[in-house]
Amino acid sequence: MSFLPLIKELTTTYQAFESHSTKHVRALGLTMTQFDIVATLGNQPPMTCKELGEKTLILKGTMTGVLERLEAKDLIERIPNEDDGRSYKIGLTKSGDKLFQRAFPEHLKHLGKAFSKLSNKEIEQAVRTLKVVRAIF
Amino acid sequence: MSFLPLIKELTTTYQAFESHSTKHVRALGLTMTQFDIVATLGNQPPMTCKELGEKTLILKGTMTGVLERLEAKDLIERIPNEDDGRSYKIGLTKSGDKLFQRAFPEHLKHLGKAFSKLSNKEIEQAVRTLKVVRAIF
DNA sequence: TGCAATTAGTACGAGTTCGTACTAAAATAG
DNA sequence: CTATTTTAGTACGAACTCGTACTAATTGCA
Repeated sequence: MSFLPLIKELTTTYQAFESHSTKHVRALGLTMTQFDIVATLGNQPPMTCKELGEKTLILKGTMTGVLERLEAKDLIERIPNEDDGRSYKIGLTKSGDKLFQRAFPEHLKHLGKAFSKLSNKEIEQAVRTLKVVRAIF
Repeated sequence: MSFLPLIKELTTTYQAFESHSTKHVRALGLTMTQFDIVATLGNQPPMTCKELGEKTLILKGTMTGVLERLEAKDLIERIPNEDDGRSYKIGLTKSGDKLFQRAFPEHLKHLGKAFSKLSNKEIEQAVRTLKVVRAIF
């Protein structure tokens, strides 16, 4: 049973990070999932739904709705895929790119402010430790 | 920017745990949220919606629907609160308790199997490290 | 070449999460 | 003791997540 505190701490820590991150993203007018998509497409050539799903861990069933809403906001556009008639390539529109160029560095800065309280040594230690924990699953 | 690997690792590790845990709970016929409620009520005197929310971090707006579904499955019941006419006390029904007595130890065993790959020393180290990270938010 | 199996994306329903608004009961202030 | 404020829970809408089923295009095999 000695692992229960670890579960609790892992959950609490992740939720604290998630909440910190979410608050800032919502202030930009996006949900976390929408930001995830925009950040993944930023400074990248257009990619398919499938590629987007692999990079963001959003399932294709979820993806449809998220892309619809981003398209409605004119942040992304679908380009027919010449190589494969079944799929589209998805890229940022001009205003999507504009949002990305503004929001992404801003979000990194927001996160960096919190993480600056950790030394490089502490960060490295945390990464090493988490890798050990992840390996058990 | 040296903190990006930490974010990635924290997210990945949490998701790996979540996925491992969820798979088992769903096999019991419950969602994670429903299991959370049942586990919180197990071996405890009935409590109000508010108390449940504080212990599980489920917001009251979410709670209504979750409790409805658990009530429909006859796993929980609402008892009028004598001390406060605005609220109910919520407790496990007989079949809810039966499920708890079976499912909870089983779930701990399932988790324990993964965590047994870690030494006590590693677990303590991980808890210490996560506490440092959590403290920055 | 022609049909089967795979793959990309959509459709849809149940469940969750969040935020805001609302109702009713209780606590508090004057 | 009444009026205001706080509190408990519900109602409801938007968005996300998952799972399953479906359509259309492509690939692979025979």
